[in-house]
Amino acid sequence: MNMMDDTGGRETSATRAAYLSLRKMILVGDLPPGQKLKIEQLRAMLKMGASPIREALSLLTSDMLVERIDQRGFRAAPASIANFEEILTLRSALEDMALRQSIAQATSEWEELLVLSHHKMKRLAGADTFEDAHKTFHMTLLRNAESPMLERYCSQLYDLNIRYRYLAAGGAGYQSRDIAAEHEDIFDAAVRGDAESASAALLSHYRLTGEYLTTQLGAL
Amino acid sequence: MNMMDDTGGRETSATRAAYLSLRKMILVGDLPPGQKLKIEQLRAMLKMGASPIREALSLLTSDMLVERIDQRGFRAAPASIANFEEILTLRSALEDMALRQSIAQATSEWEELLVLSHHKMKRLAGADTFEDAHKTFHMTLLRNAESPMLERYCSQLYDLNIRYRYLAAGGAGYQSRDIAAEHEDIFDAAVRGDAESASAALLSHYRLTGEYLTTQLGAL
DNA sequence: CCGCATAAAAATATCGATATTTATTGACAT
DNA sequence: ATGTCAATAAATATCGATATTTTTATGCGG
Repeated sequence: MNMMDDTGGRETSATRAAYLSLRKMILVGDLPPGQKLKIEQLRAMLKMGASPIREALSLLTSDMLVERIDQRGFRAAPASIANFEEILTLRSALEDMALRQSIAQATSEWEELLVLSHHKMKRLAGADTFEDAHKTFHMTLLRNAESPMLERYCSQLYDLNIRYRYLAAGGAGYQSRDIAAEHEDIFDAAVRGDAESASAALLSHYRLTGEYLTTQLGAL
Repeated sequence: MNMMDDTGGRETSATRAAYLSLRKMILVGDLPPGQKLKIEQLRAMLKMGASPIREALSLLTSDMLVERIDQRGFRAAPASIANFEEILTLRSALEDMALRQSIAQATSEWEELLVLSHHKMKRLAGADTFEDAHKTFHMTLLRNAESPMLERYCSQLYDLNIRYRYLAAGGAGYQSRDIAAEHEDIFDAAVRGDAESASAALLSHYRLTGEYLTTQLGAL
């Protein structure tokens, strides 16, 4: 009874399916910060046994999206302004490092990837797949650093950051500034090979987003 | 049949016990890089069911000590010179950041912790508990940055680094330079509040260790 | 002798059932 | 009321047994 091996929308293992679902739910706030994640409850929700769920939760620990307390189960990672600012600081430092390295080792291949990802992001403005394209663009900027661990950290921090975006946006997702122009600045400087400007533009991009979000985060 | 609640050498849950055992085994090289970690095999070795082992392995993923490939099990993280150098670079950057922040926010409380941890480390030179004291000293240097995530990253990188130390030391653990003096330099500058010197001493400490290890790592 | 399909073996992933532990409730004495 | 203790309920952690998948071994034309 082969399940028609769908290479497209596959859910190979139950663990992976649970991992992806839970991750998304935590990122977008369906599972709010600090919430207890009871196995039974999730078991019912995801229609699978306890094992894959426990395993998925354990894996989500890596991403700092889930906390595990021995003998006391799992909970969605807590959120706070201090934590948000920590993420912002670390992200700025690490992405700065990665971006400079990327540019220092620039190749035409990489430039092409960059052009492509930037184009796709622009084209998807407004679409619900924009978020993915946006992350891809940012990660492409860093990918050329050829530093897998650094890349992983940055990816992690990116996700943690957009989590706060969802938390802040009680609905109002619009911002007054021109995000597209900011991306353009980073992009232009990067393909131009101007590390200094690219880094400055990137950091300013993050600082602005950070300030905006901080004001929105009255709660917590 | 209460197991006399040993607050000292407790092994609360099987998962935790497995986590600690496996972690240690990977760090010291009992489970060499790239080695397939078969559940049955570990199950026999640790005398417990498969569930806690799987969970421990999933948790070790966070520490980048274990890799998980969907449907294909777990393996000890691979090792390479490139990876070692990446660790060194990241570690230098992150610890530099943390140390400067620590010093910038210095309190007498922190200084006392520093004095204490430094003293303990010196006293334990040669003992088998030295490694722990050494890590405590280094982490105490950074703890005052009050940045949990940064601390976590540094701790991770520290562990990954000493793993390479074990890998390099086919037995010859001795080095010609005066490690104690290097620690003294870092320590002195830190309590003096001299961030510039402290950072320089720390980075030099890592650079030297790095160079030493790189030469030793002919294999891989 | 070399692929290539296929059968057999091994290992992973997952389930359902329990044992253990933690959290909750309610009675009782202070 | 309040704090303690036992009894109960709930949840976690763990086991042993299968189903699934991957890997290894086997045999058979080309």
